[in-house]
Amino acid sequence: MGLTRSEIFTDEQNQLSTLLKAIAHPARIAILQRILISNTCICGDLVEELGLAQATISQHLKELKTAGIIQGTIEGVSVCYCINPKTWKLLEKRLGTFFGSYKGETSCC
Amino acid sequence: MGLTRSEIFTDEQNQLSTLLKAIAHPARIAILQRILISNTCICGDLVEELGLAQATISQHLKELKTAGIIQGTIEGVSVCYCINPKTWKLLEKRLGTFFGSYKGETSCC
DNA sequence: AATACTTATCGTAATATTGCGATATAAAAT
DNA sequence: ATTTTATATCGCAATATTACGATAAGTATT
Repeated sequence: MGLTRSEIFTDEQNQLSTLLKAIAHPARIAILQRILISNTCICGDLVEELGLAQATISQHLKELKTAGIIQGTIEGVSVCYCINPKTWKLLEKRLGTFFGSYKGETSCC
Repeated sequence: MGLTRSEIFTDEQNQLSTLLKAIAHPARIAILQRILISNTCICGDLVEELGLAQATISQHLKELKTAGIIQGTIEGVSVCYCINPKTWKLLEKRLGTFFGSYKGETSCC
């Protein structure tokens, strides 16, 4: 026990939940919002602006990167992060389908 | 440590992450998809269809309910669950804004 | 009232997440 | 080559999540 039983769900359900889990943390939402504003973002800026330890920020960035939501390029001594367009659009589309399939409040309990 | 530092984030960031966390599990995605299809859903059906123990399904339903994503009404001996329209639309809108604020792949790293 | 049926809650074990100090790694500047 | 600067990784403690058996609680039927 204590382990999500992924094998009983579809690949789509597992994928969607993995992507959502990567975003479902206030620090990671803040990081993404910061990237979305300036299109690009250097790790050090986040450490200053968010008020979390450098190790913590680095860990959150890694999670977003592992999930494929952002990508990082080494730029001299620092690392430049930005949105991974492919995953971003995929997730946007999946969520659109998911939320859009709600038929409204008819015959609800 | 080991505790999310909510106090350093905005209410919006905390709220969004809470809602996303509620959805970010394959079982809960499956539950929501099932509700979305038939507009309504009885707990017992989920137990049969998903292949998780009754206690586990009940716990997932509680999490979705606590987050305000679904609502349940007692219907005789069983409980009828459906989408909470208000939260659903709020989350849909917030996610739309979030994902829509991506400006595209220009000058990415 | 006793039984059947459905859902919720409790308790618990296994695993995952969060945060951070310390330290490693790697490139740039001196 | 040494020092500075920026990021990643390790190790750990605190907390959270996941799953489920057992059992409680509540309604319906007999």
